[in-house]
Formats: sequence, C-alpha cells, structure tokens
Amino acid sequence: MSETLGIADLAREFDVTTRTVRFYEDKGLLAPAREGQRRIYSARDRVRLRLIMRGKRLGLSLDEIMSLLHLYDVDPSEVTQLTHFVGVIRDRKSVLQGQKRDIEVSLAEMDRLEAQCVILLSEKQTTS
Amino acid sequence: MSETLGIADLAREFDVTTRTVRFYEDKGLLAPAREGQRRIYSARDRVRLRLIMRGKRLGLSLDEIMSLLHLYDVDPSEVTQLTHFVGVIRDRKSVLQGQKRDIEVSLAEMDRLEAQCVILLSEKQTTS
DNA sequence: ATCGGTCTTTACGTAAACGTAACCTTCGCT
DNA sequence: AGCGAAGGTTACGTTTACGTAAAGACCGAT
Repeated sequence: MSETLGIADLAREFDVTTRTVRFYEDKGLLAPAREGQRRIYSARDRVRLRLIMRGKRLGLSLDEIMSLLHLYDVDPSEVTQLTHFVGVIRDRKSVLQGQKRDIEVSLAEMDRLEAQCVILLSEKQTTS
Repeated sequence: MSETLGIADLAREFDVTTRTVRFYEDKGLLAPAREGQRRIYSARDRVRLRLIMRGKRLGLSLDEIMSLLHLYDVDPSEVTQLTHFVGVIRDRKSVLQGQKRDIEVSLAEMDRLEAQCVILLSEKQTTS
C-alpha cells in the first residue's frame, strides 16, 4: 500500500532526470524526507514539482519559481508577510495577464500565417 | 524628416542594451543596413525586435525565436517550405494553447491565494 | 587640434540550469 | 560471497544570453 516514492519514480512521472530533481533540491525548491540516505517524496513534493514544471513552461527562472513556492507556505500569523505576499501576488497576476495578451496576439498571428500558407498551397495544388 | 535610427535609439525604445541588439545580430535575428560602419535600423528591424521581445516574454530561447521569425519570410513559391511551415505553425499553436491553460490555472490560484491573504488580514485588522 | 560622445570590433567573464563522469554504498537476488 | 541495479556525493563541463572591458574610428563643438 504505502508505496514510498523514490527519486526515479518522481523523475519518471514528470519526465525529468534524477539529476534535475536533485538540482532542484540543491536550490531549495524541494526538500524530500530521507529514509536513511534515500530520498522519499511525499504528495506535497509532487505538488511542488508540478508547480515548478508549470513555472518553467511559462518561462520563469528557478529563483522566480522559488519565490512563488513561498506563497503556498504562508504563515497566517505574520501580518507583514501577508501584506508583502499580496503585493507579490498582484505583481504576478499582472505578469500573467501580460503573457496572456502576448499569447492571444501570437495565436492570432499564427492563425493568419497558417491561413496564408494554406491559401498559397491550394493555389499551387490546383492541378491544371 | 528621415530620422535614421541608430542602435542607441533602438535599444532605448525597447529598453535593452546596445550589447543585446548587437548580440541578436550576431545570432542572425537582426540584419540592419549599414551607413559606413554604423548600423541603421528600418521599420522591419523594429518589427522583428518587437517579435523577439514578445518571444522572450513567453520564455522562448533565441533559437526558437529565430525559427519563428523565419515564418514571416516565407517564400510563397517553395511548396515544400510552405508545408513545413504549416507544421511549425500548428506545433507553435499547440504550445501557445498549453501556455494559455497554464496561465489560466495560475491566475485562478493567484486569485485564491490573494483572497485568502485578504481574509486573514481583515481578521487581524479587526481592531478590537 | 583636441575633446567628449557615440559608434565599431574583439574578447574574456558570468549566472543559470542542468549533463556527464567518477566513485562509493546498499539492497535484493542467485 | 558476488553481482547488478538503484541511489548517493562530488566535481568538472556545457550551453545560453548576455555583461564588461579594451582599444580604435568618427563626428560635431569649442
């Protein structure tokens, strides 16, 4: 039942190398439990790695990802931290909204280019 | 009238260093005209740099950006190139759609976290 | 003429994100 | 006991995307 999750399992699940997983630990992005020497990954570690991968797909550096991961470990008692995090969150939101606009512009351009290609191809393909 | 655009002007306009602009030229992303030794940037160069910056905001490498720039220089006569580009465009579109999903998920999480912070803060701030 | 400012090329330096190699330990077989 | 597979640490190598410095060309102003 209690399938303890090793580094190879985790790496396979997210399609990265074990080197990468260890590197993220070095950088403080992951902090798996240890069973002797071996690293044991919990559900929380998996969630974190999922967040890391999403960050990477959006072009974030590991440092940026790190500071976003902190958002999920907020200490509800520290008022100064809370207000700080609200700022971080709002900054992050505006970046995301900017990216969203970029993506929509890009998608529109890709549609245009694709249509253009298709037209040109159909003209050629008019087997006279 | 014919304000010839130098490298410093271009760099300022896009908020990058002249080093960056030259580096992009080295990598083949830009190919400005020359007036003697000096680089002269055209409207087309500006469009290209705008595309480059957008690519960067979406986390693309310069190599990836390069191959996307080629899409804007399609030779309408080369059928093999056209069919190739259609493939590239469709791949790019699916990546963009993936990023869009990631962004929406992230935005939803940021909204959730923000709301959570705000609630916690308002609880604290209930000046008894 | 020369001075400051902008431009050029050439080249070495650097941070990030791993890859790759070397070498050691431990565990489950046979 | 011995072997292979998996996991560990340590350390040097590599690519990307520039930063930074050195040294010279050119140009308008003083």
